[in-house]
Amino acid sequence: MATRHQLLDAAAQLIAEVGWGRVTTRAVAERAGLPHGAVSYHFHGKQELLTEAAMATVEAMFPLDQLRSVTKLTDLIPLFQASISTPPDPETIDPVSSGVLAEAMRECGRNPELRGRITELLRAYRSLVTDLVHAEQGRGVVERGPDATDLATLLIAAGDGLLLHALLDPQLPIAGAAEVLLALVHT
Amino acid sequence: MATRHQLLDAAAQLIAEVGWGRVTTRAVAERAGLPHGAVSYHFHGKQELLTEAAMATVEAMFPLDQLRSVTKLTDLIPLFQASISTPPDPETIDPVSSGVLAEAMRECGRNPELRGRITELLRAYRSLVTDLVHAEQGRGVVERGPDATDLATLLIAAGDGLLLHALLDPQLPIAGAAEVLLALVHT
Amino acid sequence: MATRHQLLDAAAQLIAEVGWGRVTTRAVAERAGLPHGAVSYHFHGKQELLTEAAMATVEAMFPLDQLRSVTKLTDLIPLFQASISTPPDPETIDPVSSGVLAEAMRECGRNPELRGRITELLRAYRSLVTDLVHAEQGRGVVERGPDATDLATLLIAAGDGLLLHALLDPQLPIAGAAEVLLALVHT
Amino acid sequence: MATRHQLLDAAAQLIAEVGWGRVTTRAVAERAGLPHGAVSYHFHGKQELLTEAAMATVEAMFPLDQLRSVTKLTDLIPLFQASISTPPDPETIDPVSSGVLAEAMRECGRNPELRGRITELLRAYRSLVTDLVHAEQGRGVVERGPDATDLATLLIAAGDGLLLHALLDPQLPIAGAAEVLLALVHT
DNA sequence: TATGAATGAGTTTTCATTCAT
DNA sequence: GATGAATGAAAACTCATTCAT
Repeated sequence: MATRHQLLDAAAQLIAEVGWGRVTTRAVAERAGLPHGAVSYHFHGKQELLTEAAMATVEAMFPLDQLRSVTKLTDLIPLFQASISTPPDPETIDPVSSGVLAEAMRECGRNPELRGRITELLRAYRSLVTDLVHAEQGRGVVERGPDATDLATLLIAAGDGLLLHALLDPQLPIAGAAEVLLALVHT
Repeated sequence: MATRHQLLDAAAQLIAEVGWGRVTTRAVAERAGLPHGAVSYHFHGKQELLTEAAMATVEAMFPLDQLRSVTKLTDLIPLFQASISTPPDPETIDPVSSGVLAEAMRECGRNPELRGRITELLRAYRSLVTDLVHAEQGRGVVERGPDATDLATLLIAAGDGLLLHALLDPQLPIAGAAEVLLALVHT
Repeated sequence: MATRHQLLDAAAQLIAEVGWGRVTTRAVAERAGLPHGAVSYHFHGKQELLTEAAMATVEAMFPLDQLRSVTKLTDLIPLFQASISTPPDPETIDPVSSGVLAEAMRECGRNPELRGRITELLRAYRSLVTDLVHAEQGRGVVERGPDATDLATLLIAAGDGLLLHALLDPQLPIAGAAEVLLALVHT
Repeated sequence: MATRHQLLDAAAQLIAEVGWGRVTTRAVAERAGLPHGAVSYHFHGKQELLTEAAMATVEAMFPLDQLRSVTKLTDLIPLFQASISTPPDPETIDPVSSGVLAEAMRECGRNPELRGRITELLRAYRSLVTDLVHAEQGRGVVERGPDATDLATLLIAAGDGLLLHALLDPQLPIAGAAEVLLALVHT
């Protein structure tokens, strides 16, 4: 249903713009160019609308299917970058997806449904990266000292942290920091 | 003014608990055990109350004065840990301070006053850590390859990222990841 | 929309009764026998509600359409009387319409929207009366000495002034004064 | 007491500026450059403060003592003009005194104390003008046809009406209309 | 299936008044 | 005599949800 999709899109934009707790159903309908009644008609309530919108956005940021075919740690970068950048320029961070991610991570503590789905997704992602690190350590490309799980946790957390800081201070150059991390990790 | 302080405390707790956009002045007053009118009397409005509460909390997390006396990179860890952990157990992350930090970082995009104060604080912190990294590189304790600014940016972002993930999934062991980061950085 | 109309009616009554600045949306809703939310639903805010209510009342007091068919100055009297009196008795001044007029004239200084609409209406009315005076002077029915514009201004201002005084002191006999004015004007 | 006087002055200004119903005690104290507590200390409540302020202003507009020495109707004009104009330019209408008069006349309907004092003042004024008209009619200066009381009522009401219209539309030339009235009245 | 008018609970803010100092 | 911190009642406004059409 196109209507449903338009509402989810509008809701994701507004979560990023005004913050989860201040999104109103009226604003979502208006942004989507749809009548206000459409929200209640397609979703059980505001909570459901926002949860679905956030999950759709976050899932697009961690495309597990595509990640499964990655074999080199450095190949993660372009994939992740593509999912958080605005199409024409891969250097610009898309404020909607990164904003929704940050909002959703905070919202987890209050919304069990969302929490379950987000942590499940992140665990799958962490496990995938752990396997990747393990393989690269086996090949001698990545430092063998650190535990693969800890390293994967670090890589993901550092990525999110850089994202958050870039969102806060757009002038902050984070590309250098990301490269430093990869250089440190590789032998 | 004890009243003002009680309101700031209650507001910080609620920002972490329910999220910036859903804190109500009524709830703040109730939590502080004060009449509702006290909020309007002591603050110009909700925005001011929340901004002051968030800044007081975040400033306590980055105690620049104490940081100036630090000379070794590893000495940062206990200081940071102390500022974000609940007093009895330094291993537990205080959900209030870390929650407020996460909320404030998101709120920056909509609140210029907050944005100015937070970015100023983080820039001072980043500059301080950069100097520390530089000194440690001179002493040969830290890898000389990476640019000191990028390394400092990475360290802070990784710290915040780990904090955020720990907040999201309390069972996630982040201590190991933090140690891995330091081990990679040191020669 | 019957609801909207009921609110406008109730608002006009309350403007006259308690004064513009002390009308509350709650009281308007209650007077109209409607829920409180109806006010915000049908109007953008209190200001808009009161402005619309006042304009509807004042426009009914100066029925320009009907005035255009008037040819004799004395025919103005019954028309004006009809628009400000309570239906059964044409001698009694309706406290609502005259009260709203007085309140609206005062409010103009603080409400540019209202000011524009009221002054436009009064200018149209003044111009219409000026034409009428001019015609009557040509016919020799009205004193030819005074300037038609000044005379029209005087007639209207005197009418409003008598209205205001009658409102203040209901026992004051103003009918005699009104007749005196017309007698002086006519040759 | 100078303090009391300063409060009355400030209150009169604010009545004219924001309207009777929207004057706040805080604003009065601030305008007077006095502490907020001074209001409660010098007056029994807001109602008393505003009533006293309005009466002091209105009484200054109708200086009965000076009026008693007037013998010619035309001598009323400069006296009235002086009491409602701003000192340097007798042509400009003082928005404070005329605004307070208009507000007070409307407020009478809700404030019995004020109503008593205002109607008493206006009746005294009307009686004085009636006597004046009677004398002038005896001297043959004023048209003998109309009843003196009705003529006095008309004169006062027309004056107030012109004042009100000038307040509403400052560009409206009312001097001509006033002269026309006097010309009509005189033989 | 789809709409938008209607509702009322809940939010922020204002403010006269009280009262301890 | 004088002050201003404190209070709570009441105001305007927002908004998710319901429901008749």
